[in-house]
Amino acid sequence: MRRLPVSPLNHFESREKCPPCAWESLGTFEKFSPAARKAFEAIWRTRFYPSAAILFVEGQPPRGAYLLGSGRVKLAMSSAEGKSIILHVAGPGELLGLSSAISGQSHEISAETLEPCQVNFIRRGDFCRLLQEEPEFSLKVIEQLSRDYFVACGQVRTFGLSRKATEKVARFLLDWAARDRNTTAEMQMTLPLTHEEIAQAVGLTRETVTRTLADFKHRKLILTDGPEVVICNRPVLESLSAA
Amino acid sequence: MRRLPVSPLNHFESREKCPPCAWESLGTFEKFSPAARKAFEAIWRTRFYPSAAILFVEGQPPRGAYLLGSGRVKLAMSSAEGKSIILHVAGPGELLGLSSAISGQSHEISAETLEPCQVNFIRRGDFCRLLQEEPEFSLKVIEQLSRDYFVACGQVRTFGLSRKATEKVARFLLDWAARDRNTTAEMQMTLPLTHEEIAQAVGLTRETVTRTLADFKHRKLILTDGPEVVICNRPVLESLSAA
DNA sequence: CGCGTACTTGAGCCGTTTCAAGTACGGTGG
DNA sequence: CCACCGTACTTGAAACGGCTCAAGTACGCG
Repeated sequence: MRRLPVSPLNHFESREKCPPCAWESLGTFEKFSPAARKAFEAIWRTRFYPSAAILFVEGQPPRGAYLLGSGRVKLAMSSAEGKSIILHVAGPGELLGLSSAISGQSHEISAETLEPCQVNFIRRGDFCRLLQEEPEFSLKVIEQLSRDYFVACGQVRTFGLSRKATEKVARFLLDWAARDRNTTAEMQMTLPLTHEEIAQAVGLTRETVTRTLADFKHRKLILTDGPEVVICNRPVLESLSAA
Repeated sequence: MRRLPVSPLNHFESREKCPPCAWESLGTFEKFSPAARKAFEAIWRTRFYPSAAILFVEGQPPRGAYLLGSGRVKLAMSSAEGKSIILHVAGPGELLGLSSAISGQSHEISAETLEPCQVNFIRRGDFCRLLQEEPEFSLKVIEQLSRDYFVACGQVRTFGLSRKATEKVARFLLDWAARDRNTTAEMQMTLPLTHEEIAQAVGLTRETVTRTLADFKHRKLILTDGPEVVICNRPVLESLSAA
C-alpha cells in the first residue's frame, strides 16, 4: 500500500477552477442574502497550498479560522517525543481551527494538507465579528463544532476503549468505508494514507498495522492492492470492531 | 481513598436554595434583556436529581439539552463489554448534551450525576428555536462546544499519546489540581473519585492506579489521606506528565 | 541502475492486564 | 457494643500483547 502519487499539476488545476465553485458548492453561505454574501466573501482570503503544507501548528496562538475549499487536510496532535496521532482528515467545506479561534487558546492540534488545497482564511477579529453579527454564520460554526466533537469522541473511543489491535484496525476500516463517498457497494475504497499514518490514526505502531492488515488478508476479511482496499467480510469485521 | 459520603439531605437542601441562584450566578444569560430572560427561563424545566442519577445514555436519541445548575455530572462512554471511560466531570454552569441536541444524532456519551444536582432541561425543539432566534444563546453554545472540544482533545492526548501509567496519572493529578478551584496554594485537593473512576478517566485498570499512586507516595511526590491529595513535588510530576 | 520511501516479517523485551488473596473501613442489625 | 457484610483499596505473581530493534523486500523515480 503506497501513498498515492499526486501530480503537482493538481495544485494549479484547482487554482483555475475552484475559487468560483468553492462558495457556491460548499453550501456554507447559501442562506445569506446576495449582498451580505458578497460582503462576507470579501473578508476571506483565498489561498492555495501544495501537499504537506502546514496551516497551523499545535501550541501556536490562533490567527483565525479556515474554510477548506478543496483538498484534504490532516488534523493531528503530537507529543514531545515526536509521536503523533491523527484526529481527523478534513474534506472540502469543513471549517478548521474553530475552537481555538473562539477561545483564543493555542491550537491543540496541527493542520497539514495531504493534497494541494484551496483554503479560505479569515482573521480572528473578523471571525469573531462575524459570529456576533451574523447568526447564520454562528449556526454553521455550531454545526461544525458539533461534528468535530463527534469525531473527537470517536477517537477517544478507539484510543481508550479498543485495546486490541484488531479492534482498532477493524474500526478504522469500517469508519473510513462509511465516510468515503467513493466507496462502492462492494466496499471498495482508496486509502490515501500510509501504514504509518493509519498507525497514527488508531494508536498503534506502523509494524502492528502491517501485521494486522496481513492477518485480515489471511483471514479473507479484506483484499488489498496498493492503496485500494476491498472489504470482503463486513460482518466479521464488524464483530471484531465491536469487541 | 474512599468515595466521599454524601448526605441525602444535600438533595433537598439544593431544592430549597438553588433555583434562585442558578440563573443569576451561572452567568449564562446575563446579557439578555430582563424581559427576554424571563421568557427564556420559562422554557427551561428545573429538575432535581439524587446521586448516581442518569441524565441521558449513550446511544439514546437526544431529547434536549441540559444546563447544570449545581452539583457535578460525570460524562462517560462505554464499550460493549462494560468497560467505560470518563471524558469529563462537568460542574455548575455547563451545558450538557449539546452536540447531540444540535445534530439530532444519538448521544455518544452518557451523563450521570456524582452528587445531588439541580439541572435545567430544555426540549430539543425549544433549544433549536432558541439557537435560531437568540444570537446570544448561540454564542453561549459555541463557547461550551469549544470547551467540550478542548476537553475531548485532552482525553485523546492522555489515551493516545501517554503510553505509560505514570504519565497518565501525573497528567490526571495536575489537570485536576488546575481545574479545582478549591485547590490551595500547597496543591491540596479533594478527589471525589474512586480509584476505579480515576482508572476510567485515564485508561488504566484500578490496580494500576493504586500501584502508581503508591509509587508516587513512595517517591514523596504526593501525600494522600482518604480523598485528600496533596501534591508535594509538582516539578517532578510535571516532568513525568510531559514525558 | 541506484536511491529513497514504504512495506514486510521475525525475535525478544517490557509494562500493563489479569487473576487471586488479603486488608481496611463504614454501615447495619442483633 | 460487637459481629457481619459490602465496598474500596492493596499487593503479588503470571500471562499476554504490542513495542522495539533488526533485517530484508518491493516499488517508483531520477
